[in-house]
Amino acid sequence: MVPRKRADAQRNEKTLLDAAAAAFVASGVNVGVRDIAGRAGVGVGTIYRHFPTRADLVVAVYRHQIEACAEAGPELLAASESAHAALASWIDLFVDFLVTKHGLAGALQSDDATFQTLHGYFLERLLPVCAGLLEAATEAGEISADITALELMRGVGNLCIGADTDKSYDARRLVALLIAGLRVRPS
Amino acid sequence: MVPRKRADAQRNEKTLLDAAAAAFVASGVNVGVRDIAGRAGVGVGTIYRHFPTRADLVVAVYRHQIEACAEAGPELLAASESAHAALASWIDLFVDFLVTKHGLAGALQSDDATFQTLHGYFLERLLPVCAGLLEAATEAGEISADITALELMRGVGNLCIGADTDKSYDARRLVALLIAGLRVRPS
DNA sequence: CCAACATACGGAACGCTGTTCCGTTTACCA
DNA sequence: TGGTAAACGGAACAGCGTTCCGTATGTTGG
Repeated sequence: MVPRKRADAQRNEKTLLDAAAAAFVASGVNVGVRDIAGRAGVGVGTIYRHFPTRADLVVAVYRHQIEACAEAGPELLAASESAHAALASWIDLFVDFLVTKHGLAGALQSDDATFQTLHGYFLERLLPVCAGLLEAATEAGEISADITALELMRGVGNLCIGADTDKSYDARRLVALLIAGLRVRPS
Repeated sequence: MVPRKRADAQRNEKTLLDAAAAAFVASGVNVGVRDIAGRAGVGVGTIYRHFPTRADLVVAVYRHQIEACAEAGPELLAASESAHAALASWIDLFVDFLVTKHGLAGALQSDDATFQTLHGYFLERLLPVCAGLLEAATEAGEISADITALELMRGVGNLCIGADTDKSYDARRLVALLIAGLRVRPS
């Protein structure tokens, strides 16, 4: 069947994840591979063996947080007063995640082929959650319907770009404005 | 005084601007220098002599359009029914400019040191215009005041990122939502 | 018209990336 | 404990932006 992985390989994978996480915090998700390799005390070849693309490494580092964000969607919908409030809360979670990850928002929207997989993973995991919340809010008549979950997530992701390096730019406020613009006007 | 530039240098500068403009359209503002040099039929050294940084080249190529956008601000304010309408129209102009320039929006927000000058030029030229429109709309009581011109422009610029490569993403619609969110709610 | 001088040009060379590749080492198991 | 396959390290490669200098060319004073 599947032969168990060698012990040193398992160890190195964990070491690499830790090193990459530290490097991402220190220098952003675009940090050089030699930097990560140095932190982990391995050669660059070892990185590519475990994580063939940059996207694989990023996903591996942040998988838990992404999962947590995805699972929070239905929970918020069940616990919130209104669907719109649930949507707003969930977007808050998403924004919090993005702005604390140096350069991640930028990588997500990059048209670089290396990051297509990353973009794909985020969409696959989070888009259905966002779509569910959006649909609930639409059915409740709380927002105008002329936006797709994809556009909403792209817009929010875009607004988070650079929010970590420029303290005079508050992505949360702008995202809040966007969500406010979504809401149906009391006429 | 200032000795006149050599005739061939003048010719090359114009050739380079045309070649760069064509290359930007074809491959985005991050197109390789060798590509631009090839189109212009010059060596790469010639590019750096005329335009020491990438930002200088980009600004030179788009200067006219940026100026036009800047000058349109006061004109729109004078011609529009309301200050809010003028602001919306001006933002439309800005968005139109950005989304039609392959990768320019991304470069504007990039934290790459090469583009700091570019960012600076845009802000220097357009920020006062945006601030004027925003202030007029605020004084007219048409928008809530808790956003700065800088944040608004950054937000709008961010929303334009990637709008040229993904046809399922409509930056204009999202920007419109943002502007709508700015408006004071009829209570 | 023609030196001689300053200016500008071309592209090789450099340093820095990400990525690949292969000789060597290491863990596993019979 | 020896043999085998898996994994490792880092040199080597390719492709970028950038610099530099030997060569070519426009300009100008005699």
